[in-house]
Amino acid sequence: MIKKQVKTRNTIQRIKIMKYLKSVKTHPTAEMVYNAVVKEIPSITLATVYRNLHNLANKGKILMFEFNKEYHFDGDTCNHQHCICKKCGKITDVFQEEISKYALSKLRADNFDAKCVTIIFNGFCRKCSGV
Amino acid sequence: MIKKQVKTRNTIQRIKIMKYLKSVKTHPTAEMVYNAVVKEIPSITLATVYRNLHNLANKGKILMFEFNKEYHFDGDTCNHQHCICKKCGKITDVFQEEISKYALSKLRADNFDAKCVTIIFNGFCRKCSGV
DNA sequence: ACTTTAATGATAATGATTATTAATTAGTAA
DNA sequence: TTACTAATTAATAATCATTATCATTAAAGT
Ligand SMILES: [Mn+2]
Ligand SMILES: [Mn+2]
Ligand SMILES: [Zn+2]
Ligand SMILES: [Zn+2]
Repeated sequence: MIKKQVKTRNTIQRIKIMKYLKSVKTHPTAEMVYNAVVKEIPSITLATVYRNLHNLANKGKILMFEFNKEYHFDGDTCNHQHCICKKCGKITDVFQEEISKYALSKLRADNFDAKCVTIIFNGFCRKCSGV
Repeated sequence: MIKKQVKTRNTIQRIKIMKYLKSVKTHPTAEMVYNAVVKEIPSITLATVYRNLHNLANKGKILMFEFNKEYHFDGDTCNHQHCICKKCGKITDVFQEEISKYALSKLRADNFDAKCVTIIFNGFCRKCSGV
């Protein structure tokens, strides 16, 4: 029988990772986070970064989504949406709560208890749509 | 300089893969597609299945999305949305075009030319929400 | 200071996907 | 029908993001 962990610790690793995510407006991969944090904690490993990112995501402190076979993390947990360029992969934020609200309120799915919506606009960023 | 391929061939492998995806209402992974198709074409390999799935997705004949570190494929290219259970991972369809329409019409993102929206409802399926 | 156990660092392992390449074959034109 | 060309295949090796393992370290409560 496995007893689920209840206490978490505020290690400097976790704190730095969190701080970094809160400081940027991008949606970095685990490796990108590692590259930023390793400058402050040279001994940190990629595995530790992964461990903490999952930890934070499970606790709802950060967001996590998959794109191009990689996890991307988001320090902003406010209700918002994303645009992803089909060509260059650039990810940008959209803050239009009404869109998510509408989707959730209109959904009629008897056999599903929806907690939130993930909304991703697929298309082309300014730079790529000009080509 | 690489010249992009212009002609595609209707191999029995591609045809069977397509037929299979059109015949189911699930959202199988490449391996699941392989397991189904290999019954009819014993010599087919997983790599061929991957190649064709990407091919079909690029041509817009099928949909493709990532979930749990795996690609999932959808033979139904109609405008529709999905529900994914956070616990068991079950994926189900929602056919409410108005939700996607609303999202696309309301989006105001100057630097982005949106072509379509991916809408995923996250929550719990009947079976898992009862627990 | 002492204890408990979550977390780390180092490293090996995993597994889905992709790359390579010689052989095959769909599509087309003679 | 036959021949030609390039797309596609089967077999296989390689890639690489992510996880697992485990001995050691260090939060946090007493
Ligand atoms: Mn964001
Ligand atoms: Mn579907
Ligand atoms: Zn772009
Ligand atoms: Zn479920």
